[in-house]
Amino acid sequence: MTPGAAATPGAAGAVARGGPWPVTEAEARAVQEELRARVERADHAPPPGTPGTLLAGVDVAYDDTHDTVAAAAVVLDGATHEVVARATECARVPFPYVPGLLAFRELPAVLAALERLDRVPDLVVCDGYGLAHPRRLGLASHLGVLTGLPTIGVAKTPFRYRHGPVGAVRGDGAPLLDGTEEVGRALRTREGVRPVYVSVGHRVGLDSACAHTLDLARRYRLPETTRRADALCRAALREALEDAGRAGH
DNA sequence: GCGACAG
DNA sequence: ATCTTGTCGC
Repeated sequence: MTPGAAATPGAAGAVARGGPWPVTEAEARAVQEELRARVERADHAPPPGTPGTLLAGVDVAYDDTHDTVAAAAVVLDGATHEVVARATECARVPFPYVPGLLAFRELPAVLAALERLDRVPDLVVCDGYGLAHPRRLGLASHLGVLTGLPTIGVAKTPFRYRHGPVGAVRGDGAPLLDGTEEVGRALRTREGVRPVYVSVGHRVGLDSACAHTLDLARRYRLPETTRRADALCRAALREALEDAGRAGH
C-alpha cells in the first residue's frame, strides 16, 4: 500500500522501516502534543454499503515473554464484506504498555502491515480510541495522521470516560464524555450485549463512524474488520513463534 | 499519596 | 494484551 493521499508519507515510511520512534514516555507525549493539531475532523469516508469501497481492520497480538508483536491488516469489500486483501508483520515490541501511549506499542507493526497491502482502503477501523484520549490522539487518530487515511476507533471498554444509559435497541447510543466534551459514543451493536465505544480517528465524523460500526457489526458485538484482523494477527503470532522454535531446536 | 488505567 | 474450565444459551 502506498497511500497517495498520505499527509506525511515520509514519516509513515520511516516508521515502517524502523526509523525514529520515541523511547521515553515524555518523548511519546511530546509527539502526541505535536501531532494532535494535524487531526482532521471533516468527513471523507464513503457511506456504509458503497460499492467499490474498501474497509480495513487492523489489530495486534503479543507474546511479551518472546518480545514479539504480530500485526494484521485485513481489507473487506464495502458492499459484501468479503475479504479482498490481507497482510501481516511481526516485530520486536517497541514500547511498553502505558495507558494513553498505546499507539507507540502498536503502530510500527500496524504501519508495516498496511504498507504490505496491495490495496489502499477508504477507511481503517482500529481497536481502541481516536479522539477519546487525554491528548486527543488515540491510536486511531495517530494512525490517520501518519497515513492520511480516514480512520475510526472502536474500543471494548470505556477507558477513563463516562456515559449515560444506552438504549436497549441495536443502534442506540449515548455520548462518551470527558467532562462536558463529547469525545465519542457508547454504541449498542447488539441487543442484550455490552455496547462498544466509538470515536473519531481522522477525516471521519462521529455519526459516520457509528454508521460504519453498525454496518460492520451485525452478527457480533465487534466490527467484522477487527474480528478478521484479530484472528489473522493471532495466527501470524502463532506461526512466528513456531518458526522461531523450530529454528532454535 | 491513591486509584484508575484503550490494548 | 494474556493467563485459563466449565457453563449457560441460541
